[in-house]
Amino acid sequence: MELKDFAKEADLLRTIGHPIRLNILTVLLEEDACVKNIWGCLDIPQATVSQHLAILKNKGIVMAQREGVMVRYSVTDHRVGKIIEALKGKVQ
Amino acid sequence: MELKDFAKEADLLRTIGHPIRLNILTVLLEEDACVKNIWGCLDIPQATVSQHLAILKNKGIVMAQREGVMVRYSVTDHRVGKIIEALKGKVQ
DNA sequence: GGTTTATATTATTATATAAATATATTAATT
DNA sequence: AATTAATATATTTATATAATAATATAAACC
Repeated sequence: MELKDFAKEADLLRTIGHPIRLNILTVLLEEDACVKNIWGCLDIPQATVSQHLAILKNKGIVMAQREGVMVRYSVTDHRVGKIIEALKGKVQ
Repeated sequence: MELKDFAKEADLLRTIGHPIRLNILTVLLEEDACVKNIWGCLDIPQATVSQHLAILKNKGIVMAQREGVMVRYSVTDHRVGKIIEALKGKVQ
């Protein structure tokens, strides 16, 4: 067994491993949304939502498309859905 | 959509989201091992391996059983295998 | 009981991440 | 062009995590 370079995988896990980001991603996995949607339905300050979305976007986990005044966000990394699904499993 | 408490899930992801810990877990998922095994096959300093195993143990992700001079480690959280499996998928 | 092997702990230092608040940008509307 | 709505960025302060090195414990064997 060789030491593998799990740098990117570790980075993905640490990036999505934040309570607010998991909430945001759960919303986005159901359907694309803009900052106001997320902010409204999760009751998190707008700046906080934008900050976390910026982090997710920089890591290539979500993408943003401007549509007039709004910016539509969607999940681009397909592993995220699987990981969140796996999290729901029982521990033992 | 309500704000869910993803504290524990986030904690799990952040804990396993470290290159060395992903390597250690990958080894342990193949078969249980003691510190020396891991240290030997991954070529990581002993103290580093012990430290990371301690972190994983404190979070309940692995367990330790002493067997004479050795301590046998094994993965107890079944979600870990699924998550590592999910990580192997293509991004797009 | 001393030595070796296996593992654990502690301390130090550096770096990364967090939340909160305030302010800035961008596009549509009047 | 001024206003409003939507989103982004910057700053500050606090806290968490990392790697490394040194040292400590615990069991087995002579």
